[in-house]
Amino acid sequence: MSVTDQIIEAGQTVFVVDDDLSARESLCWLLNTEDIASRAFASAESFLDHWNPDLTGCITVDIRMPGKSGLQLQEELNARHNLMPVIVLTGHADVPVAIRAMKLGAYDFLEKPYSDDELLACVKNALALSREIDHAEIEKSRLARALENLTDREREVMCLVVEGNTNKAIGAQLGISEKTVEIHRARVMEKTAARSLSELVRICLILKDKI
Amino acid sequence: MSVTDQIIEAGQTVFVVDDDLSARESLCWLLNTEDIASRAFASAESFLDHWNPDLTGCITVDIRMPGKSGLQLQEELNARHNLMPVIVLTGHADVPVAIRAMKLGAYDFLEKPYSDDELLACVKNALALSREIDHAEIEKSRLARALENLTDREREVMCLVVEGNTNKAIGAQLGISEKTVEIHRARVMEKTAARSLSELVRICLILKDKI
DNA sequence: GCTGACATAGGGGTATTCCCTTATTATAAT
DNA sequence: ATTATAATAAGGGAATACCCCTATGTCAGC
Repeated sequence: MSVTDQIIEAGQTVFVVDDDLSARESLCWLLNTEDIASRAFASAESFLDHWNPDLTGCITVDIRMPGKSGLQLQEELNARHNLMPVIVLTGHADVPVAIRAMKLGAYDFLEKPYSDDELLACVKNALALSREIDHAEIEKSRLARALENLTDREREVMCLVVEGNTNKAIGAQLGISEKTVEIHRARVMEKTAARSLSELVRICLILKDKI
Repeated sequence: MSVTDQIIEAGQTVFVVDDDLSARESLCWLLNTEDIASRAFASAESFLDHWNPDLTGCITVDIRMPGKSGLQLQEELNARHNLMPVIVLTGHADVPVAIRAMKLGAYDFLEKPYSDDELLACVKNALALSREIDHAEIEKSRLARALENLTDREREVMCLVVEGNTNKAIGAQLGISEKTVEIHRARVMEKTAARSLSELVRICLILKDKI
């Protein structure tokens, strides 16, 4: 299967950030020939105004732009926990800038002039990655919503259950009866839709940073 | 805490790979002034001969060398699943090479001439990272050894237990009695030293790629 | 004052796990 | 041949988990 056979997911968009009008136009035109949706922005600031956590796809940025540079845009996107891959496209690159861009998490770094094939392959790979990230993220937020519906006590009991404690031990530790622990535990299983202890442990490991 | 206060772990060594003798000597001397052990190699090949999975520390490589280049060394180290951070040091860098080095997983990329402070900070951070990687890896291999002692049947039962099945369901699925499942399950807990189901689930998730 | 959500707890029953013992069969190593 | 290991199975009992029911007290919001 060649890279051009990859499926572009509905909703995926390439966000083109470049101060040069002709660069934006030619890039969007190229993407359009491959049925890839795109949207152009003339500055980092205008893209940041449009950005929100639910966007899906990838981003191409030029480094040298009036106002915020491409690197500053990367920094701001990282601060906002952006999940879309960022492809840096630039005609005026030196090594330190390229390294900084990569250390800021750039998905790839292409120097102008690049070939159409090179860019399309890069974008399609980035979109494929974005799709994977999105699927993982959707699952994660679904689980996170479930955990938010837990009461404080339920969350407390859940943590102790996942650590391997028995209901008796949890009751003793919290100073409540084993019966009450049973009830909280049942509610946790119900609210998280976990069908077994193993599933609950996996859920807690996936969301360990959010509990 | 400044970067110079970081603890260098016993056994950690900086492996200096550079075809230029004076570059090797000056780098090793600099590291020595900071009580960092180092070992020099004049070529990628000679370092690869010395390399083994148990080395700990970090690696500095020059790009342009007779024989295998620094990038080819990175590729070979990746193929061997090297865990030590690789710092690329070079005087003849262009953007494509820098990007390739970073995409090959370089920890950092410094252009000659670099300042002593810059290099030392980079090396010390790399050593700190190496220490973390090593600790995680030691734990992982300890668990992996435990799993290798399991019989095929025990491993099979373990997977079904971790998936959330009851002994009864596992017995039905494997066509054996619930009693036998009980025994395999008990042996799994004993051999893995897991004190609860939650712990077993965590062990399996850590080693999910090795089962 | 009433309602709803939450935490608390007990009775009673069933399912499941966990731990002890004993026992047979097959296979591989010595 | 003998020994060791692995897989199989059963009986019995204690501990635990899971499910049904009822019930009380608190506290926030209407």
